Order: sequence, then C-alpha cells, then structure tokens
Amino acid sequence: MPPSERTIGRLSLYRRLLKQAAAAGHEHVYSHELGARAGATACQVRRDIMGLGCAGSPSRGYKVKTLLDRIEFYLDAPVVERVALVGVGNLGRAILSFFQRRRPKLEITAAFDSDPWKTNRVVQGVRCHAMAELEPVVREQGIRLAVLTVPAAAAQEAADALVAAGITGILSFAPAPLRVPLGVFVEDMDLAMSLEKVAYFARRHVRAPRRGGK
Amino acid sequence: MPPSERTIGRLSLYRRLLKQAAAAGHEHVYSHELGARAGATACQVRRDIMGLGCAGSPSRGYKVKTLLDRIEFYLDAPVVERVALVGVGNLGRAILSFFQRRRPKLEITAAFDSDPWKTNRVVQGVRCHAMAELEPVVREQGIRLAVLTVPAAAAQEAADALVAAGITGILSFAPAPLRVPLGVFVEDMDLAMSLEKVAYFARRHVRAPRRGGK
DNA sequence: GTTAAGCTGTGAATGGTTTCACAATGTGAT
DNA sequence: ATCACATTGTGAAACCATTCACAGCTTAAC
Repeated sequence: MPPSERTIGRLSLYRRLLKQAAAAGHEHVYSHELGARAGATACQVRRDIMGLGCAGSPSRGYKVKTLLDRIEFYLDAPVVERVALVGVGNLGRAILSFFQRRRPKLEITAAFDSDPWKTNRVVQGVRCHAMAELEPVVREQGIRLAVLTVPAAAAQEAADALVAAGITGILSFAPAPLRVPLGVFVEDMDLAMSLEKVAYFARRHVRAPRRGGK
Repeated sequence: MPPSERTIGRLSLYRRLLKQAAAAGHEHVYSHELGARAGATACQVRRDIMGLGCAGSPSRGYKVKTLLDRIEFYLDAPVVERVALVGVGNLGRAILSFFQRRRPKLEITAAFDSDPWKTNRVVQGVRCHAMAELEPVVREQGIRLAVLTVPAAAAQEAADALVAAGITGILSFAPAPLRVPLGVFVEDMDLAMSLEKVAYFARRHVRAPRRGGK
C-alpha cells in the first residue's frame, strides 16, 4: 500500500521534530510525545511509522536515530536533488533565502525570470537566467523539481515550459490550478485561498482539525 | 451539515475562476466547465454548490452572477476584515506585496517585528510596530486574523501573543505546528514540508490527485 | 519470580469525502 | 406537441484516512 500524500507530509514533519529531539539529547521517543509535538494522535504516529517498517520497543518507545535514518531513506533521493526557481519576484526571492539556509537534500541551483533586468544576475548565490534558457539549463543540470512563483497570468505557460524541459514535480504558488500531464506532480500553495479559509473558520471559531495525544 | 475545510477552499477557488469567466463575458457555466478549470470533477462542483443552496438550470448550467453572489455571501464577512502581519522578513514583505494588490475583503493593516531596525517604519503602506505593541494595536483596530512569518524559534511565542490579543485565525508559515487553544483556527503553510512532498512524489511520477470532468 | 504498568502493533470500526448512477428537468429541434 | 439530449440534484456506494480497542511485549518494582 503506497503511503498517502498526507502521510508523506507528516513524515517530513516528524523528521524535523526528531532532529530537534536528537539535538536535545533524546535517544528515544514515544508515539504520544511525537504526536503531541506534531499535532497528531499517538495512533496516527504509530500508523505512519508502521508504514515505514520500523519497530519500537514497548517500554522505551522508538529509537530516535533509527527513525531518522529510516525516514531519510524513505523520503530522500540518494543524491542531492536540484530545484529550479521560476519567477524571481518578491516571493521568489523570499523562498530562495528561505531554502538557502535550511538545506535538507534539496538545493535551488537555478532561477529563471522573463524580466531582462533580472536575468544574468546572481541572487542569493543563484544565477538568474532568461526563460528561453529554461530547457537547456534544466536539462544540463539534471533538474527535476521546480518552485513556481510567477504571476497568475504567466503560470500555465511557465508550467508548460517546465514540463517540456522534463520537470516532474512543481511547487506552485500561482493562484490558479495548473494543467499538467500525468506523471507530473503539482503541489498548490494558494495563499489567497488559504487566507480566505482562515478568515472563514476564524469567524466561526472553529479549530483546525489537528489534535494531540493526551 | 457544516461545510468542510476542503469545500471552503474550493469555493474560494471557484469564486476566482467565476470572476474570470464573468470578465470574459460568460453568463452561465456548467459544472464540468468549472470543474475542468478548478481541477475537480463535475460531481464535486455540484456537491459544493449544493451546499451553497443555489440552483442551476439543466440546460444552461449555473448563472455566474448568482453563484458569485452566493459564494461571496457565504465566504466573506459583512465588513472588510483586517489582518496583522507578524514577522517582516523577506517572506513577510513578499506576502505583504502579494496581498496589497489582490484585495478581496481582507486587508493587512498592521505589521509587527521584534527587530528595532524595522519598527516604526512603513513597509508597503503598512506601519510596522514593535512586538510589545501587538496587543494594543490589534485590539484597537479590531484585528482578528494574522499571517505569521517569523522564524521557527519565535513562532510559538508570537502565536501566544496573537491569541492573547484576541486573534482567532492564523495563517502560519512557521515550519513547526503551533499550539493554540480551542476556537483558534490555524492554517499551516509549511514550505519545507511541501517541497519534500513534491520531491517524493515527483520521484515516483505520481500525479497529484486532481482531475477534471471529461 | 511474579506482578503491575505502559507502550507498541494492528484488525476492526468509524467518520468523512469523493464518485457513481440515475431520476427529474429544462431546452431546442422537428 | 413531441422527442432527443445534456445537464442538474442527490441517495447510495466506494474509497480513504483516522481512531478505537486490545493482544502481546518489555521493563521496573517488589
């Protein structure tokens, strides 16, 4: 049974929390501890870990180091994966600086923008190319992932170019769903939508469906 | 039956697409058209609209104007809602400029940062206050929503301050889940997690679970 | 050595969302 | 007026994710 999208997301979160726990000197964690920190139930944590195929001890819980290794093996590619950034506006630059400090196994190595004033400069240590160079640069560097931070009107065209260049995963901030062929994974981060959601539920004083172990 | 979080998200998306359709001169839409644009099935669209309690005609589909009005009535507060921005770093400023152009019924009217170099300046037309002023400013302006763009280490403290000031909805970009009391809605936008998700599924060439009507 | 306690691992139950399938309906063509 | 068609509205089914509940362990205490 392949892990669901949500499970993968939680594993990524667990990993971060486990790193903190390891840094704090913890050798073992219980599912309810991890759950409390992750905003999930102990049960959920155990299920997620089960899918990982790794065992804990009834009295000590899970070994932090083992879990970390297993999650890493599960989530990460064997080599560092390169990521392209398309759209070097405010948001693009913010994302760039965000990822340049926290570098797991993903590294933004090329940026693209249609504005000639931005191209051929180096932003946050990353070279910014013209859109016309997208395909050659992506192919040459073997890039398979992209972060898309262009205005809505340019999003579909940029996505098409990315797909044509062989990208198979896009993290899109465009406020419009992209049409991509099968086999290309798109994760939508729609800021406007999310804020409207928050406004709606905040008005009714509804809490987001998270919940910690007791 | 209260609408689910996902339904509200889709309604927000439908609204945006319907506005485009209206601008393009369309008076009516079919569920499958809207679905195709939104990356949802026709069936899903009809369900969502059903919850809205508004009817379409079997031969013309739904009237765009009616749908828009109904969604607006459903999603929007009767008055413009004010939003606070906490954390005026790169990401915060990007979000600020992002929302200052597209202003539905939500307006960022105050910013906060702990860095004294940033406070008492005006960024993108928004005054940046010190964190100490959070509660008085939030209360005075009647702000109930916040966008949180502070580093992970400062996130929980900032969230606590927001809750203490009476905020009931938070859009958080902090790479850590927040602990908030019941009745406060938190939407997490975890960039690092999302990118890892994309990397994972891109590697398996799995497509995100969207898909439009035939 | 025995017992008590608390945790893991997991089948089964639950709950929620999406899709199916089709009757009901309005429209245009003949 | 009637028919054929494409679409809506919706109960029921299918699907997926989460939680329950408990057997099986492992350890600590006595």
